[in-house]
Amino acid sequence: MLEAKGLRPSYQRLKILEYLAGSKAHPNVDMIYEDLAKKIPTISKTTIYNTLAALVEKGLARAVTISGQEVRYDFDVSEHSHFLCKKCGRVTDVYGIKLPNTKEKAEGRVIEEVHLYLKGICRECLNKLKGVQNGKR
Amino acid sequence: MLEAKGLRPSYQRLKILEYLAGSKAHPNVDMIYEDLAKKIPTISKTTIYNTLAALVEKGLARAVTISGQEVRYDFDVSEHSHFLCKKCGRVTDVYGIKLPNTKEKAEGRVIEEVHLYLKGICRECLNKLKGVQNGKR
DNA sequence: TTTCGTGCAAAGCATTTGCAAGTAG
DNA sequence: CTACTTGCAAATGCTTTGCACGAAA
Repeated sequence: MLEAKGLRPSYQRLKILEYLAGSKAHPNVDMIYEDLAKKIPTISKTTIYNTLAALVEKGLARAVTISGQEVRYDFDVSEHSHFLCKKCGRVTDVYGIKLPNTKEKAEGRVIEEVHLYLKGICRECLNKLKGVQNGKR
Repeated sequence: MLEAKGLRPSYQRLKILEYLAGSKAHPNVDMIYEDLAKKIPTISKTTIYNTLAALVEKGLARAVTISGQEVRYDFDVSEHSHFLCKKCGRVTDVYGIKLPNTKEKAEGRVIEEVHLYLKGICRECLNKLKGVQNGKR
């Protein structure tokens, strides 16, 4: 995959790509760093930043800026939406929502990316809230 | 407006709300600070952060996290989309795109916000690029 | 040998926090 | 009097930059 995009398949890049491909948590740089550092103690955040930027530029990953505080990364570049839980901060995929046609309203702009971001409370956090309420009674 | 939401209409808050209402640039905190500081030399960024957070919480403004680097603010809380030009960084409104129905896919989540973010190159930047190309010939 | 990739350290910004002084109800 | 608001200064956290060393083509 990397070679097809003109990127040298270095050990670090392979591990970062592999990590991203195996995660559904939409990790940020720090999560990737913390986990990979266990196996590769010499890895640096700079390399992770460099690699992720290259992956996004080459279309091998997507940057998800839903939280506004940090960039999260997604290996799945197919059409789908993202949900951010305001309570626990988790970002999850939402499949099956048809993105609207934006070309009609482009008005001379070139639209390269379309992101549908949903924010609210996830099911797990809702269940916890219910539990707390019941406990109070 | 402020009083209706339980916020004291202080001079700073009024000016910030007024500024936001009169701007279509989707300003970030720094833009608001730089402009307001000309008239109100004592205003602080802390107050702007505080006020914007209160406005968003009370539904008098929207936070636009399209760039992933900074939060931009929009006085228009009606349903519309946003476009970020990757070239010049400007954020513009896009009206008329019908947001997809997300309730069907909520799967137990409570969805409180729906944001459609478009990224690409704006018309102005495209025109500049054309100009450069023609100049080369 | 020239370009590319890595990683340390420092710098850069946006944002948050602690806190003291001022203001309004 | 009491709660809210302001704003300075410091701290935090994510990301970028400068740079030197090492590795690959």
